[in-house]
Amino acid sequence: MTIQNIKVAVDAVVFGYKDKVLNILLIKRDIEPFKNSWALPGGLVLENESLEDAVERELREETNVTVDYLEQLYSFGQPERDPRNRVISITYFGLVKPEHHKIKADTDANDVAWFDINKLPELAFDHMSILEMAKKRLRNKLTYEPIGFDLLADKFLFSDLEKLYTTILDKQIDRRNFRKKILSFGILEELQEKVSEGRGRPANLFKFNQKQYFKLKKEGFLFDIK
Amino acid sequence: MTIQNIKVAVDAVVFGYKDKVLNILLIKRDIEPFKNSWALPGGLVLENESLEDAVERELREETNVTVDYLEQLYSFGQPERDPRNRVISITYFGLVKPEHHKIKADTDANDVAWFDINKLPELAFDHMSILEMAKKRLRNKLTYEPIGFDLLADKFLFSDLEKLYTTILDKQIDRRNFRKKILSFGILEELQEKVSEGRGRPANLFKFNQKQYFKLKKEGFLFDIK
DNA sequence: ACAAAAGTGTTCGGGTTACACCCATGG
DNA sequence: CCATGGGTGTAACCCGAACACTTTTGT
Repeated sequence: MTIQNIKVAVDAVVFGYKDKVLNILLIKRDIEPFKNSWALPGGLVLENESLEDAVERELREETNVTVDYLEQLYSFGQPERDPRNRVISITYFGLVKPEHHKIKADTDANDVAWFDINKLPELAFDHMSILEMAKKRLRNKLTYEPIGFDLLADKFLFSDLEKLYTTILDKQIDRRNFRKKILSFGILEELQEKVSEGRGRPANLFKFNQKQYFKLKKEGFLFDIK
Repeated sequence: MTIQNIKVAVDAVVFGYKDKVLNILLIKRDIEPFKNSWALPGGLVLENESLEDAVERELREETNVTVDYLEQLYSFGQPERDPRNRVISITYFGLVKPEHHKIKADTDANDVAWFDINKLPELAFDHMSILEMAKKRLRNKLTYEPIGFDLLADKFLFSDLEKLYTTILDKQIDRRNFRKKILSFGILEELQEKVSEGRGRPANLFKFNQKQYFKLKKEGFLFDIK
């Protein structure tokens, strides 16, 4: 039996939502293999850091983005997934609020970018299948945990929330039932601020009350949007 | 930056269900660290095998068990989780039908055993938290995928299925509603065999029709037991 | 006054829940 | 004939789905 020599990397699928479009954060590789291809941000784990620390460090170094939500996605370990050495990748799933969409300074911003999820380039390695899994996780999780709020600004309109759901779940939602249901959860704070989005009646701003959600969750409440 | 030297292991939480009790498969370690402690089966991944292959190999070597269901659980990578070197563990979640409960030949069976989930010894490393996560996964998944059948014999009684659910979910179920609901799914085959379990009226045997389930699933059917 | 988006209430139906008695067998 | 577990139907209730008009603002 030979000595094991497998490298451990982390990669992150980071979603953002801006201008009614779901985006994903990519970097352009500047070394082989897949030089000049777009890829998920990530890299090798350092000897003494946790996996989460590694993801956050790589995101900071490569993109300057800090995520608002992060969870482990899946570990990919096919022997041939990296053409050179054996590298297993522990992948993470991240969400970023619009407030934190700013990526690296414009000077070298050409190697980091937000891509519309529907206009993606080819991706390096097996990153496309990682992304596919992340999309599934996002769609799924959106229905049973209030993670959508980590893609919206702190203060948001109900129509934003609704549009987020229809965009990501790719199906129509009855506005009245949706609002009724979400409000009945009692996890939103209705602010006394109105915003007029160009034309039409000005809309109320809302805020997600995370404390309240955790409290209700502990009591057995289940967030659930079909 | 030093060269990365992190070892990659796989570990498996394998559940069995026998005599109305949920069991888990453990091995007794024969080397340090944690020599003579009980631990999850697992070990280092070989250079050229996939993660799944590694789990299945370790299970075969250490326990002689082949699982009927296997999926990735989570990856644990805290730097201090192994007191010696840095080892990250990619953990798997497995289920075994009673037909396959046989473990290694009795000669060395003292280092492999099924443990009642409610009468566990101390476990090595962070294996107890891995197990906790696996229990959650089991409980959860039982409600939205028909994995319970991978813990039952091919032919089973309705009361077995019901008991499995009440045991693992730790709550009562109305027998009539449960039966009505599961039968309405149309994924069980009612066999024309009856079994008399000691006293009482003989009960009918059923079989899970996996093909039918996959077909229905493709058409949008959702398995769902509260 | 018109266009655009926000806000709101009621009805209907299907599915889940609650619930109790008879049946077939072994001892 | 008694104990044990197996098998079955109905009524009440609740929640989700469907559905349209009024309000507020900008132009």
